[in-house]
Amino acid sequence: MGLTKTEIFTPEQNELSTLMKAIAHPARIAILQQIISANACICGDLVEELGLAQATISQHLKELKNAGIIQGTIEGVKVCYCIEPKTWELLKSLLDSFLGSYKNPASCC
Amino acid sequence: MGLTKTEIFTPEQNELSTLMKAIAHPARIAILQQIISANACICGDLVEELGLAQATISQHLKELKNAGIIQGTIEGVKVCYCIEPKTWELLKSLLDSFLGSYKNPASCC
DNA sequence: ATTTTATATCGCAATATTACGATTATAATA
DNA sequence: TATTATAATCGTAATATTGCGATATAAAAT
Repeated sequence: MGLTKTEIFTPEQNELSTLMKAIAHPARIAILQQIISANACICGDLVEELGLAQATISQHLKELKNAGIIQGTIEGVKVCYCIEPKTWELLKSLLDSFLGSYKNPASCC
Repeated sequence: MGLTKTEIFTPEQNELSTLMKAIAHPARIAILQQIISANACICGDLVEELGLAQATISQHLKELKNAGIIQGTIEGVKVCYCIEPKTWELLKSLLDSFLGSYKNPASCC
């Protein structure tokens, strides 16, 4: 096996898990934090900021882009990455309703 | 390689990614939703609810338990699972500050 | 046109994840 | 005590992820 059974779950469950999976890596969290704190966007500074090889950073950026979380614009030789607002909002609302669906229980097991 | 370089990241980045990773699977999202909607807790009903083998469900439950997201109590032959409020709150606040750190930009690339 | 700079992709090795059947452990029941 | 019900663990196969060196691509500068 080794293959997630996507068919048996709802689109929402699959979508949320895909988005979370894209973020659920310390390097990608660090990349996103950098992109956010650099306000507008950055490029290959990430390779220096984090201690990872250029190929590795590029691969992580690709995954974030595939998930629709970031967006890259070519600026001459460099590529400028920034957050994709729509996906970010989507993730926020999906997570909000998921995490918010749990109300501290009166009693449990 | 194939081994995440945990050392080069902050504890927060590692913690958040660990928690998200534990949740970032449609089966585990479904399991958590079941646990939440069953209000108190459930046990092996999950095997019937979702269309996965008993061993698979048990493994997912173990991962959620290892991450500290759920808690299991033995009740005779059955085991009752429920949300671990502290971890849930932690995740909520970590995600809140992470997702909230991005403010829709005036301009980007 | 050649060189330089920045980024993407390829190919690979190590490790992790996913799913499941089979088996084991444990507690309740007969 | 033997049986039954429930859940955990073992072992295994298939696939995915992580990280990197090497190479390719593309735009800018010389």
